[in-house]
Amino acid sequence: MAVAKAARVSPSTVSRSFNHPGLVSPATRKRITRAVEKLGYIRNRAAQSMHGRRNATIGLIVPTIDHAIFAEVIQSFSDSIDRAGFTLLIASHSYDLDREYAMMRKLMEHRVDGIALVGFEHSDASLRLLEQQGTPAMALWNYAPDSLLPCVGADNREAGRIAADHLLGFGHRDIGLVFPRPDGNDRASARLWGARDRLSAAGVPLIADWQWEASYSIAQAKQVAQDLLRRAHRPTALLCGNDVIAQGVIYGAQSCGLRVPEDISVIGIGDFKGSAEMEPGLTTIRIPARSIGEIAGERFTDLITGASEDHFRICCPLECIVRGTARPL
Amino acid sequence: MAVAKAARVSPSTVSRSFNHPGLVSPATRKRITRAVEKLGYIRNRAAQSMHGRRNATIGLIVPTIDHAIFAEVIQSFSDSIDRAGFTLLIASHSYDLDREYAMMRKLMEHRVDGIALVGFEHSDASLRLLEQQGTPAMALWNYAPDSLLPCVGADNREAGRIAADHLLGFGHRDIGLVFPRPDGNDRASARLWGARDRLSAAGVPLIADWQWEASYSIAQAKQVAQDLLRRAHRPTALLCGNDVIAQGVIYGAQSCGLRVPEDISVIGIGDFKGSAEMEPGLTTIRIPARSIGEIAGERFTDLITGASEDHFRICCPLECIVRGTARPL
DNA sequence: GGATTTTATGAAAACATTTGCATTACTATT
DNA sequence: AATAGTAATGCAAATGTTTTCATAAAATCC
Repeated sequence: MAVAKAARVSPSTVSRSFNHPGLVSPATRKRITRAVEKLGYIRNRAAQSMHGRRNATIGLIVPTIDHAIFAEVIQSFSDSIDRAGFTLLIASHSYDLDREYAMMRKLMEHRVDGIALVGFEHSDASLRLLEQQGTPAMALWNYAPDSLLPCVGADNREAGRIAADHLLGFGHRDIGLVFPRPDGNDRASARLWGARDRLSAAGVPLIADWQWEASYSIAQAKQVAQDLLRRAHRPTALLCGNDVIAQGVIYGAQSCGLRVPEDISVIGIGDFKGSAEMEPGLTTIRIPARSIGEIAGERFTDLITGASEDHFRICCPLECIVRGTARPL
Repeated sequence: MAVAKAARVSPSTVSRSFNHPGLVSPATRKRITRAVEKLGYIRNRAAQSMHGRRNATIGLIVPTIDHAIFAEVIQSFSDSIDRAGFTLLIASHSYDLDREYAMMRKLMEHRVDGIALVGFEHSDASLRLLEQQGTPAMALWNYAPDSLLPCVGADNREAGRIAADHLLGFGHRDIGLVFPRPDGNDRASARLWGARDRLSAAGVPLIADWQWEASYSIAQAKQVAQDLLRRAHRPTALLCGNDVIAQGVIYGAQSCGLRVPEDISVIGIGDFKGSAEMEPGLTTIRIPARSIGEIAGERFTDLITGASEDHFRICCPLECIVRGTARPL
């Protein structure tokens, strides 16, 4: 900080004038400010963090950035922590829990003030690492009343149930399920279990032949739909693990000459950007990504700065958005 | 580093064993490694960076994360620099150049090793700041043969031209243009100029009434399309500034009872995720987001580590993807 | 107007790491 | 066997900032 010492004060005073402006006289403060501007000084957060001081940096590890729903939550989380003066360090692991561990280490090398993860399913090593390093952590996107980590998210099991309910309410009994692979993805598996629960409870048999797998890609879902809809005996409704799959399924149906919802009903989960504007609009269970990101950012920065203490667990409400892709039998 | 000194060596040796493993004998190296594992030591990148040493951190400033096309390029850029051992610090400015400047300062406080920006349009203050701080910088997404910053991207003007060409080649003369606001967004404005150039060159008059503005949102584009298509005299083809707008426009047309491409042709720019799978598939100009991000990451890390010196300017080729939404008159 | 409190500032230690220089202990070379 | 050369390590200084403690100056009190 020899630089701003050109204001003829000691480094200590410069530091104070940044962090506790009240402690330095207006005159010197002005002199420092002028020197800072003149020299184009930018303070060094790295050097700060060496004193156990905060870095003003939060690490976020997501399965992938390149997916509508995560993009939305990343954006709002980023905006939210930005308001509290924090910057986002981001890493993705492509649904690979070992890579998640590696990313966590990487973020820790940068001494982030906290790490936000997606969901509850993490390797033991990761959890141990967090514990051992004492890094504040939270889970985004999922909610559970008894979660180990503080969390802000929705109840995915409930989402599956609501979707199933909606279809059942319309009198559907022949319901097919199209979901992403459940391993390493507790969102998908919770939704799947929720849906199955509700269907079983209603006495609807789960036909093994009507359970399909599609990853998070429109193309693959479209393919799956094309395969399944060409069969002789097909469901009257399709419950999809997320809106991307639902969109793919609808395109697949259309390309087979089937009309949605006249020939087949489709319901998604998520309410991603664009789902409302489709023709017909996608009936889906809305997961409020924007507010999840925003609330998570607020709560997490509060927790980090010590503004609040508690182990928060916040459940963001789901909503069944009735549009045009599902209709009564 | 008193911690790993439990391996009975000096801090210097530990540091060397991390950064120049060749300089320390295999025996001690092993001893150090064991101690590191036992104590769960994670090295402190912040402390490194205080020696003018690199941070292994790259800052990326995008207009928004929450947009298919940026999400894709962010993802591939992130993966690419990750391979070189770097981590991504991300910030977004919502198409506000003053906020971009603020974000740049924020990233500089963290002493990032380099800053990647989207496009060429930046405030003078931002450019001056980069210059003054000597931070390596690059432009993502755009290409220009004479760009100030090193760049990896596509020629957006050319994209507009190709799109116009495709429509002209199909015999269309009554062509409407739907674009995002061009200010602070040189991608959009370059495309718009490219398209207009080509249309003028072909002797097609630009009807003021057929130039519409829609931001990057399906909903708004849908609205615009609904308004314009209800008029008596309407174009036979719509050239859209990007695929999101094109998608919105198509939904808008469908909701007005018009069929695409029978009643109206639509062409987009970008080839975003999902454009291929629509029904009908969206005819568009493909901008190779994945390879832009990947190449940019490679070149930029090379430049930062000093592996290569040159002021790179890389033009990624565009491609006209002919699908089903545009057809000959 | 001296004693006491308050306010403003500086000096120095601390943080975790890197690096140039010095040192020690070997290994070749003659 | 002596010399030069090399390999492995340590010492100490340096990095930019914060913080504790000390000091100096000014303001307040009776």
